[in-house]
This record gives sequence, C-alpha cells and structure tokens, in this order.
Amino acid sequence: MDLALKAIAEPRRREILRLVWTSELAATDIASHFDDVTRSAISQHLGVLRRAKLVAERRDGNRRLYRANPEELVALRTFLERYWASGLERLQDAAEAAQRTKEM
Amino acid sequence: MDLALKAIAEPRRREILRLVWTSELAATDIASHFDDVTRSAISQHLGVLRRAKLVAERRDGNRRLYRANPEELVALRTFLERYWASGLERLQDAAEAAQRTKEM
DNA sequence: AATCTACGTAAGCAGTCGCTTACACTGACC
DNA sequence: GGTCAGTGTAAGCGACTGCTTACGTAGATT
Repeated sequence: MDLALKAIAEPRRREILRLVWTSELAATDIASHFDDVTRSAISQHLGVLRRAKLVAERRDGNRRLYRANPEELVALRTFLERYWASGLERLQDAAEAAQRTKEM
Repeated sequence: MDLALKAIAEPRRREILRLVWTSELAATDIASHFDDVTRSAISQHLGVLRRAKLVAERRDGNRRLYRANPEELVALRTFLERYWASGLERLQDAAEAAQRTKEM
C-alpha cells in the first residue's frame, strides 16, 4: 500500500497510469507519449508501477501490454478514504466554513 | 499539490498529520509520540508538512502549536477524487467484478 | 541464419530523503 | 541577568530516486 502511494506521488507515473487506465498499451506506445524522457526511464517507471501492483503486464509476442489494475487502485482509494474519514468531523466543518468564505 | 501528495506518501508524516487532525499540539508533544526517532527528525517532518500547507503553525510563547489545515487536506482529497474519476467507468466495473469474485 | 523490433536491466550520476548530532535562538522562570 | 525548556536549522551521512547511456535478450521478419 505504501508502495502504491509512493508510486502515485510521482507525476509522470500518474500520467502513465492514466494512459493505461482505459486501454491496454504496449510499453513503446506509452513511452512515445513522453517526448522529454527516454524509453528506458518510462520502462523503469513501469517497473515501479508493476511492483506496486498498480499495473498488470501481459505479453503478446514481442510486446508487453500494460493496463491499470483496478483492484489495487480501488484498494488505494479506500485506504485514503479511510484516512480522510479518521478525522472527518472537524475536517468537514472547517472545510465547509472555508468554502463558504470562498464563495462570498 | 504535488508537495502535499509527496508529503502524504511518508508514513511518519501521515501519522503526524493524524495527530494534529483533531487537536492542536505542540512540537514536543508530537515528537514524544515517536520513541524511535529524534525530536529533530519530527521537526523536519513538520517543516515538510508546513511547506506543503498541510499543517498550520501558531506560536504561543515558547511553544509552537500545530494543527492540520483542513482546506489543503480537502484540496488534496478532491484532487485525488478527480484523478480516480478520470477513469472511473472501467475502474468501477472491474472492481465490482473483482469484489463479487472475492465474496464468492 | 541474419537482422530488426520491442523491451528489460545494469551502471553510473546528480539530487533528494530521512535521519542523527550539534548548535542557535527565543521566551518563561528564578 | 542566568538558566532552562521549547524549538528550528545547519552539516553530514547512507540510502534511494529519476534519469541517461549502454547492453542483453526474446520474438518477428526477411
């Protein structure tokens, strides 16, 4: 879980994750979405995401197809939701007050 | 925002944040909750949280009182919620399927 | 079989992290 | 004024990060 959170904390990996969120993509296709960084760098990011179980890998001949792993994403989301919830009472009150101030 | 996410990715800082979530605490009080680490380390963690705007500091004579900053916490939460939402359709479908599998 | 494409991985590098020890400063207390 | 409690911060250290270049290897193509 900590692995997943740390993986998400990196903007480039969030972007990668979003790419394979809805459709399965080959490593090269993913890499070609980033022109300011090497294919190798992306491969290493994919390794981090894989180790965090945030993506699943499937081989197809030469290529390796990646897709987001919904189960782990949901696990991470509920982990965070529980975290927010652990102090929600005060959080919500103050946040709503802040919101009202903003809207004025 | 990225600062906040990176700050949250560290377990110790999540713990600190939870401590000042509901009540204002002095730096020493926070540090005394951790017996495996120096007061200085905690002070530095507090610095990270402060720079990420996740906590607010208030001076009271000698002491510095910390409390969670609800506005930034909410901002982080909604940022993540939007992130999840950006691929939710497929995510939810697959997650529900996985859930059903688990429950069987 | 030779070559090409798609990919991971090792090595190395500069930067950051989390930590410790040591020090500086500021306000309370005698 | 002198000491003490409360706290940030500088310096330094080993570990890790994100990156590059260079190489290795498995499957497709000829």
